[in-house]
Amino acid sequence: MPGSSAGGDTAGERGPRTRRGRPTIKQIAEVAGVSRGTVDRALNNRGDVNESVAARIRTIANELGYSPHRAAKALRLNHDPVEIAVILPRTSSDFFSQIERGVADGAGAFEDMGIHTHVRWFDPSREDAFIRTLEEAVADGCAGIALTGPQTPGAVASVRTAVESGLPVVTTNSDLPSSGRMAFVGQDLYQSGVVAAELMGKMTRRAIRPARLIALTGNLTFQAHRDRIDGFAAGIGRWMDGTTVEVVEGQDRYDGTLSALEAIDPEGVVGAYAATGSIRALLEVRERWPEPKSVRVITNDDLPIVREGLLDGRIDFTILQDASAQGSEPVRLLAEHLLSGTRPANEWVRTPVIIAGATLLEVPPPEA
Amino acid sequence: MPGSSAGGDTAGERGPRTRRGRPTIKQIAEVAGVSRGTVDRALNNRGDVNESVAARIRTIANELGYSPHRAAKALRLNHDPVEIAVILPRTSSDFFSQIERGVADGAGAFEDMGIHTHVRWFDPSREDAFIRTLEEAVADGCAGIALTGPQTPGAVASVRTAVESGLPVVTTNSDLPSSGRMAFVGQDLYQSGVVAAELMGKMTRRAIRPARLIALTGNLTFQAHRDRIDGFAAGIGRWMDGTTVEVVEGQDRYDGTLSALEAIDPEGVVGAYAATGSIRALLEVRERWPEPKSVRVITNDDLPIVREGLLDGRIDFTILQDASAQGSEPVRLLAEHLLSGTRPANEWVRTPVIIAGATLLEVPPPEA
DNA sequence: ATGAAAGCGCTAACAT
DNA sequence: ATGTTAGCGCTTTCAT
Repeated sequence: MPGSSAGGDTAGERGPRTRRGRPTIKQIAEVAGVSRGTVDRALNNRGDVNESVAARIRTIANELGYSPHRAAKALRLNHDPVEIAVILPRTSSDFFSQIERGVADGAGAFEDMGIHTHVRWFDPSREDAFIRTLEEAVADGCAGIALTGPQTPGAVASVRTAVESGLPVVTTNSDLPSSGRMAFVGQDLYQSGVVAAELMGKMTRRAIRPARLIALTGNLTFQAHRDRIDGFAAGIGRWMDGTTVEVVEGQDRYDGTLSALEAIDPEGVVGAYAATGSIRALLEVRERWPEPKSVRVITNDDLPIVREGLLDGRIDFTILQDASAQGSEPVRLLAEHLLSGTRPANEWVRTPVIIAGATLLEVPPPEA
Repeated sequence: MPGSSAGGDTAGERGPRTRRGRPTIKQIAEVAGVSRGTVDRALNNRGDVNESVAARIRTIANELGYSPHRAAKALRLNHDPVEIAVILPRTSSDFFSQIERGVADGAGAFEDMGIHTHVRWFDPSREDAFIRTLEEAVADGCAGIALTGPQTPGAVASVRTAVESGLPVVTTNSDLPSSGRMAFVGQDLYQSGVVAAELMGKMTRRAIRPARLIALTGNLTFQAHRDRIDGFAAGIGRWMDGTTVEVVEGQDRYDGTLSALEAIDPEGVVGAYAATGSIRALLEVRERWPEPKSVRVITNDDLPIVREGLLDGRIDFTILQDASAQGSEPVRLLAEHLLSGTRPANEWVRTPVIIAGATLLEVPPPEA
């Protein structure tokens, strides 16, 4: 049986080139003429190893194409398990609970690998809650962090501090670009706007031209709000002639949205895209327009008001993010990094832009 | 050191309830007063163990809530690795190459777990090619099988034989329901038809009633073809009044589709849904209708002709399956089963119904 | 039928 | 600075 594993004797011989399968630390040690312990220290920068020896070891490891064996590392980790901290804002919508379920999904695969996951919530309305939570996680000795943090200089700075102390950090849902994080997992908001535009365009094609479209958002000074609107405008420009897009800023509040929309002349409006903002206000105002039924509505996310609107036909489609992936992917990336030292090929791991209509309602809400 | 693992002494003491972390085989052995080897044999039905002892061991394992440690099992598997066979039809479209890429993705996570994956292709036009490929895989000693097979009694029978010999089998993309397979990974075709109907309905809303819709398919005697059409008809019934759906069977061939469509009176046709069948024929016939531009078109899958049509506007939307998931999920399910003995909670693992428009084209084709 | 021991690859504690 | 050893949980000879 030439396939059998040949564990025992062989005293080193067994043919010169019989490098069996994946190279191991033991093999590197043999080639370098040092002990396994030294190889381990060299390859993992644990210090206490002569630099020239370390360099030689690294060279050999490279030539052999060494990469650590995840199962072995995992089994060893089981010794004293390690924690991945997940830091999320406690918002009123349940979007982040969906992400939390994704986290649990992703974490399951690594429980037995000695990698545990711990979700820590912070109150986004309190100034430094995020920073404190982050510092707590670091102080508790976590081995990696996935987070959704506020876009403030303070937050960026503390993430940077964590990164510089050697911790792998992955942002999810919204990014902190200059924080040094290893990766960002989230949707391309511009693209989601383009998709909304294509839907809107193809739904309103038979309308009389020139036609008008409303794009509702919170506040264009926020880049994230801008992106969807920009994508929508660009998409409409590409898909339709004789159609104008009017942007309405509602500051994400019900009354602000209401008054801003009431100021609009409904004549010729064939559709409204709620990038962000009060969907309830939009639906109410639309009801008072002369021909509500002929105004198509596209929203974002899977909120109760959206399901309600999809059900009774006031909303046509909603654009979703893959919340589950935004929970599981960061955990996966961090765990893989801890086990094999790998980094994602792209810093930005895009989650899909999902078009959902009323058929969404036939599927039970997230995770049934 | 109360934390240290206490291999030797302790003679049972160390405080009565100090069951550290997850129960291990060693613990079960201690409690049962037998050796680890015996526990292993009992728990894995390897024979050579007194039935009464085995029963007691199983009871204890249950009480302790034992489940095997995946990292440890993986490390051991590394000893003599194990193979998952993936059996796919070699068709002309590249749909199954997309699945193949998904397989590679899924397999990556288990390479280091001593679980390798090997894709075997068969020629779907040859009568018993599938069965032969399956038997080869079994003869080669694979430890689990993911497959897409033909819906023939012979195929079902040989899958059943493999299952009965103790091999875990997962079907993907299309199911073999009564084959005894552990799970099926694939789309809900009926639901995909409903989604197509919702899109079609919302795109043609402003058309004059009564309006007519064409639903193109291959052959209604195939359940898979039927499902999409049924979903489409049901969805149209739900979303639109005064609209009729006419089913056209094109036998999935270009000329058959062409002549069947040419027999149709185009008057009042506002949309066409190509569930299956020759999309090229549909687009050609539509071009000769009096008002091509006012006939909305929805197709399935991501084929070259579909991309072409989306780009120049002859096709509005296409409904996709998540090919990548149909490759990676079966592998994941089988690998998890081999490592921890788990089975999926649901026999049917549904892959999402994805609505894609021209924006799809901005994203590079599968796996760039 | 059962027990004992070795080993998968890696790492931390303990020598030297 | 480097080597040695034990052990993570499981399986598999090889004894008994």
